[in-house]
This record gives sequence, structure tokens and C-alpha cells, in this order.
Amino acid sequence: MPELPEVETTRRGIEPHLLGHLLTGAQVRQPLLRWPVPPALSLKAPGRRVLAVERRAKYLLIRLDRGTIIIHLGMSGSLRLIPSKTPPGPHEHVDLLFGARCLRLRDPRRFGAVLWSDDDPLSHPRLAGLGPEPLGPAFDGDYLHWAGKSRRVAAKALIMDQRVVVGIGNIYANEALFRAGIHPGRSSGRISLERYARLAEAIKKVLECAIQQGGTTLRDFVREDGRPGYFVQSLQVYARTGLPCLRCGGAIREERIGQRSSFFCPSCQR
DNA sequence: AAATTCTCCTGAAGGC
DNA sequence: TGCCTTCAGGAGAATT
Repeated sequence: MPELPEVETTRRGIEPHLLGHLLTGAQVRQPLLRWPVPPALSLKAPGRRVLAVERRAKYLLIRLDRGTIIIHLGMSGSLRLIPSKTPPGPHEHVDLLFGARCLRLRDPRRFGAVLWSDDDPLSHPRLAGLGPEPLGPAFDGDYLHWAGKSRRVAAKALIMDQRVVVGIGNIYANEALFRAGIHPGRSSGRISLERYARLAEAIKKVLECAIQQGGTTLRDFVREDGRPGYFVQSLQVYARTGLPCLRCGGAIREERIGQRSSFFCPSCQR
């Protein structure tokens, strides 16, 4: 599932191919994604040039000389760069054409989105109100401690709340909590500043490491050239139910916490 | 007000 | 073998 590392991997993959290029067309075969693809995409994007390819949270921002295309990969989305004449396969809903080259969105479960912003994309309703970037300077143990104090939500739910900090989904939440030695179900208000500092560091580490490996491919995610991400080999708890903890050898446990599958070592994580 | 539940969708996995 | 049911998951909306 695309989380921050997968989106950043995609951004880095497509940026050099799009920067400065003219968007020659936008074809929408299936507009019913998480939200309907706005007509503005097809009406306003063609004829514009790409000024920048950025990421905010799990959103990709393709900034044009007028307007910005906003793309979210949902949980099964991926973007490929292919020749424009390539016939579309199943679930390939949207094409952004750049002459002979095409940026194609495939999203079997259609939880993704393609949006349009006329002016500042960061003010778009979907992006306004997002928390700080976990790899940015505003995110540290002090901040997390502040955000979690006097709250009773599970630590895992706290760091997956995009209003608290962005980009962390189920996989990396599990991994970061393991690395920090914090039980995913622990109440947010009952974690010391010191442990929050460890957690913030663990989050940064695990995200940076995953970006270096090109993200995590479980099922659908591929990079712009079709290669998978290799961080799956570095997962220490996610989907390792019953397998030995890499730290103490005990069995990894799986429980549902906050409506999500959670994986943890009951002796290493408190 | 905060926390939980529901919702969208499809492919995979499990049951019989 | 194959059909039917169940479930995961990002994140906004609805509900408690």
C-alpha cells in the first residue's frame, strides 16, 4: 500500500521525465475514483508545462505553469511511464500524456484520487489540515509528546492520524513502533517524552530506509518503470505473525488495534 | 470533543 | 473444481 516511501519513490522516478515537459493531453477512462476526477483536469491541464513534481504527505503534486494536478495512490494505485500508444489494461483509469510518453494511473481498488487545483494546492480541502512531514524539522519527540498528551488513542492510531503526522500507514506504523519498543495499543497519553523521542527517531529511520529501498511492494505497488520496492525484505514485524522476533526470538503477535491489523512482539514492546 | 464505526472497491484467500 | 463469503486497507464521513 502506498505510504510516504512509495509515494516519494514514485515522485523521484517520474520527476526527471516530466520536468519542463508539455502536457499534451489527459484521458480519463474511469472517473469514479475515491472522488470523481474533476472535468477541470481534461479541460485545463492540456497545454500546460510541468514546473515541479512535489510530494505533500501521500499526495503527489504535479505543478503546471497554471494549476496543479494532485494524485493520491490510495491503497492499490501505481503510476507507470509508458509509450503513449500502449493500449490500456484493466484498472488503468487515467493517462497524462506528454507527447510520446504517458504517465498512466492503475488503481484496481479505486481508493486513489486525481484532483485539480487552480491555485495553491496546499490550500486544497484535501491537503489543508494535514500534519507535519515526518522527515521535516517540525517533527520530533517533543512534538509527538505534545500531540499525544492527554489522549487515550492507541499509539499506533496516533501516528497513523494524518492530522498528527502525515505519510505513515499500517506497514510503517507497525515497523516504527517495533523499533521504538512501544506496544501499538499503548495509550498515547501514557508514553514518556523519552520514549516519544525514540519513536520519532524510529519513524524517520524506517521511512528513510524504505525510500532508499524503493518502498515496499506487497501486491500492487510498482515504481514508474515497473520495478517493485525492496523494503519488504527489511520488514521486522509486519505480516510476520507467529515468526520469531528478530530481537528476542519470541513469536510475533497479530491483533486488531484501531480497526487495523497490528503486528508486534509482546515482550519487546510495552 | 474524542473515539469508534462505516464506507467506498476489488482481488485474494478460505470454506464447503 | 468452483462458487460463495469474508476481509484488508486510506481516509473522509457518520455515528456514538
